[in-house]
Amino acid sequence: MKEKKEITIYDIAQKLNLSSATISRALNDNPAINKDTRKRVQSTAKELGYRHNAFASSLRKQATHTIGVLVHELNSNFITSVLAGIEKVTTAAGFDILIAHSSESIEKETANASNLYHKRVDGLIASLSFETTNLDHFKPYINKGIPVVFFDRVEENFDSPKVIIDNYKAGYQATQHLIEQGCKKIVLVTASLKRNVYFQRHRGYKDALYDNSLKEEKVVTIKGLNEQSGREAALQVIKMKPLPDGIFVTNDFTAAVCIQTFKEYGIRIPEDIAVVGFNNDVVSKIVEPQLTTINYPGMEIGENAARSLIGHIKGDLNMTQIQTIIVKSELIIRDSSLKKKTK
Amino acid sequence: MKEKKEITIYDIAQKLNLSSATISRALNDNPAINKDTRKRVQSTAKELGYRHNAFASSLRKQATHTIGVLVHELNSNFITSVLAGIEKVTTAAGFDILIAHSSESIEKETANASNLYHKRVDGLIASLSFETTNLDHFKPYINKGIPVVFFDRVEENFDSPKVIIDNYKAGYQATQHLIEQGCKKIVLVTASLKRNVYFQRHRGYKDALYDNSLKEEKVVTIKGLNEQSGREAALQVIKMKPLPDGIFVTNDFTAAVCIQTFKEYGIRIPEDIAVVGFNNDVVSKIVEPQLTTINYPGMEIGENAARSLIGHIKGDLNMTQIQTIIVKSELIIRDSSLKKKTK
DNA sequence: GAAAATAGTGCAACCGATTGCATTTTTTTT
DNA sequence: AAAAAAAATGCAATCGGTTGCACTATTTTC
Repeated sequence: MKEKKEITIYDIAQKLNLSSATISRALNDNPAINKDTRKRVQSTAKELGYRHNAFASSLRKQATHTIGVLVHELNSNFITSVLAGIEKVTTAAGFDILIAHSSESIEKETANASNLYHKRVDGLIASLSFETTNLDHFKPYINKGIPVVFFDRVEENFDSPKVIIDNYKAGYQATQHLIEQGCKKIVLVTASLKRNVYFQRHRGYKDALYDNSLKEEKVVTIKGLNEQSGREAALQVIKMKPLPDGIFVTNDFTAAVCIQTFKEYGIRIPEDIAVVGFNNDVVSKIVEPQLTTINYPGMEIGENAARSLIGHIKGDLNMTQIQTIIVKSELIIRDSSLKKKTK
Repeated sequence: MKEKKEITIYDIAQKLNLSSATISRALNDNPAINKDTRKRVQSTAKELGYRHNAFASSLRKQATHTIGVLVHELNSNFITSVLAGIEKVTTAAGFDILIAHSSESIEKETANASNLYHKRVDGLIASLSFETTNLDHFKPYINKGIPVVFFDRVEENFDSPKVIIDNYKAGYQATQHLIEQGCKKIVLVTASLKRNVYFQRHRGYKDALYDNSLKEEKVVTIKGLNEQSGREAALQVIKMKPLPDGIFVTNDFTAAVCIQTFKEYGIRIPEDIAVVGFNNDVVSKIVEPQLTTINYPGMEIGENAARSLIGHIKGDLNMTQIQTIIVKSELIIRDSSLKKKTK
């Protein structure tokens, strides 16, 4: 009962006394085929339990109708929203997606890029790992004309479409907000400045300070987005003399860990230190006090990336003109930064 | 420069004056091929930029070396750990994985199951959505002899291997712990009792109460694992008269939202209400007070599920005998439940 | 009513890797 | 040095769907 023979178009053809070509066309709703024939074929297919053989099809058509998605991590709200956005668009367009994640490791990123390449995805959507600066592993795609769209973590001088937010502006806003709350010594806690997103947020931070005649502080760099890194960062801040009165943490989870650590040391939030995070992750509403943060609309990022990629795959000229899509982000003010109760 | 012709084994064959059969064997490290020839073929393949055509191969071999992973959601710590565990094992065994998530929707689950089936995965690892009780969408797999392994959210009377924890025991432990902390009125906040995991935890909860001569309270049921559901649950608890002195929430994020809501209403944790969660998610350490919870070892679940599945695919008899694997879980005590300071 | 246009189907050659079996080459045995 | 055994390679069919082109049947046009 298991191991039943697989039904093919030839079986359908035989049963209906038609050629396999007709079956193939009928199943693909080819208008050249008579409507009645089409109906008959499709119902017979269902009846026999036929399943389309994607290999045979891809082999012949030289296209997989599959899009690769290469992300740096899976375990964040932001990324899952992006995936949801991508899925929404790709599903509607009849593409399947293959998800791979690199755990912030350049080795895994390279391996995944290569793997998806060999799987012959029709296009790729990618967000780079922390330290990726060399994009050679995407060269095979470019050389073969397979479109690649980057989002969030991108390499700015690499000539591929990108979907991002204005990280500079977001960094500026976050810092400006802290300044407006009366902060004089604002420390930036961030991941590797090699990565565009952190680099730009840093620039925004610096310029906001400069424009308000405040001086820059030593940047605290974290190695990862896990709990331990967050704790280490917080401890570094605590050791500073004098204690900063504001910190801008470029990641909500890290910010939450910082707040928690500060509290353990008797530092009050926001009275002693005001905190602004980044991403509007779910933790930003769990931590106490709730975290002021930058809303990073993952769903829209994903939708735009997918739309752009599909446009490129289909050679849509409107799309191929666009190099960079900037999605709107915004500051969400909560208690962690509100020194001045504007109530 | 783009659109270069794809290199095939025939190109390599021609260049080396060999047959395509030899090339194919050489690339697959077939021992029948002379070692030197093998080396020559492999280096020529690299040189020419050959890439293996998985479609042609799968078409011929009738096997994809791909495993489908169907999860209810992506955005939890637990699930990403499971994925990491699966990935570890499958990668080592040379299988690729296809991830699909159903967002707790039975429709999407059905669609995904069907999609992965048509993609001809060699096996499937799945965790069911909230309300899935009808498993007909897995029938095609069973009928065709494609192994399916369930984890976490399973259907107990469905005859397929399962990897789970002892949810009954965990529920009992959590409740027993609250009782030991002096709680007399313990409320259970949980998702649909139709789902095995919640059903078993509920049983454990009930039995612990019974064994301690406490009476059962009305169960608060949440509709989803999002913030809003958590809030609604907390408000229901708050309305209870008298107020419970302990709650067992079968999901950490929901527990965190509850704690937060309680605090807004001036309810002290754990003094007024002691709280125990479930999963040991990262939020359990962010929320204040930190959450007592059940550690649910995702990585191990994933590894076991993958190992079991691959065993079934390969027809390994040791594996095909095993019906259910129960992985160890444990209670982690933190401040949210510690009424008695045992310091 | 014949010619032309249109609709509907079929033929057969792909796509590229795999593999049972046959054949050739090399090595070992006697 | 011939026979036997072992090693290396080749032949050719196969997996199943797609598609350019050819062909037949039906409609339309004049």
